[in-house]
Amino acid sequence: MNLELDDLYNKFQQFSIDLFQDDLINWFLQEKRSLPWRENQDPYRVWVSEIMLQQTKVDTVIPFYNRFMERFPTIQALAEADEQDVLKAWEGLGYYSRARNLQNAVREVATVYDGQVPANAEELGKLKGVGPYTTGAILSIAYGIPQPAVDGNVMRVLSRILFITEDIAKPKTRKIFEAAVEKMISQEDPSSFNQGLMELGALICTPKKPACMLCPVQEHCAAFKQGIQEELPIKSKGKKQRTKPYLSVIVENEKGELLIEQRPEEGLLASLWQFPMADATEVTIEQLAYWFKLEYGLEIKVEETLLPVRHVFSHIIWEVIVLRATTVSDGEVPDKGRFVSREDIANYPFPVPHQKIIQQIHIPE
DNA sequence: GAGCCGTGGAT
DNA sequence: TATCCAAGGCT
Repeated sequence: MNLELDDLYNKFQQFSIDLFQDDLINWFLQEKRSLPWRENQDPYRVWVSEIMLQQTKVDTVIPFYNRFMERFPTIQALAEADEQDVLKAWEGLGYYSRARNLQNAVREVATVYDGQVPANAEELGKLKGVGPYTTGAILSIAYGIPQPAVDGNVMRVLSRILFITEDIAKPKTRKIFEAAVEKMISQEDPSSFNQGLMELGALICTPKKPACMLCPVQEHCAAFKQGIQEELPIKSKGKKQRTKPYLSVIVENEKGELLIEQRPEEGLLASLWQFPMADATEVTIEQLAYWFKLEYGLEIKVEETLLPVRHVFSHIIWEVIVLRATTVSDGEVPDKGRFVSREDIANYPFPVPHQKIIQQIHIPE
């Protein structure tokens, strides 16, 4: 690490940090987008935005953010909310542990810190869902404290400007960029510096075809000088997704209600709701009614096969064959899950693949 | 440290 | 269609 740090610091021999700061910050103040979380520096508003923006594009976040802040305007409001309501507000945004971790952390701030978001890295970084990036982002943006906030944008931008060739897919590489930012960050306006790096990455210094001709820090960029900006950053490939086949069954009782169940509290799509789903490598369509009797304690009659649903996650692909079934006896209560009217289904948080299924069952009326 | 954890848009 | 990816964190 010392060798790597020496190598890093050598890069600053011919580099004017002061001029770089000025060019970056002046550009940011001039060109920054008007975004809902930039209305003020309320630490709670900054916090929520940073969580939502994790691995998620600005355009996707904006409507979710506006609805969320209307629904949960303050730390107090979110702390007192029902977790299912928070998940419902997060429905469709993905990475649902972010929502549960956020509420968990907000409750801790409400009780332990008297509702004040900690203004130091030690306490802030211990909160659920607040890692190294989010810690630095909140401290710099909400409190003006000079701390690095290294995300994918920052690593891409600085890999080009400083010609850093470490593999940004490796976790330890982030430390090199944090060391670089610690050396480069403006003490006067760390907020604009950090946001400027990210804004530059989003608008100019993009992964493909960066707009170097419009870049405010072009003259500081080592990669541009050599015309190799598109070769950076170095990033190793991830592994391909595995396909997992499922059978999902829409069970309708005599009242026209549908059976839904809550997923486990941990793992994929934790605590969200779904229709009963069987691993298709273990259960065939012919065995489905028998499997259902074992799992849910009810007799069903499979009526028809609906359209299959395919959904690509970041690491898995679901291939779901959807079937429609009816209960055989009236008024029985299942061992798991609950029967819910079609209208009430809208009150439960469903992941996107099951929203796709819901789309199908509303068409035949 | 590698794998897990969503989604929708761009290319 | 296939791939990549976007203001990461947790285990």
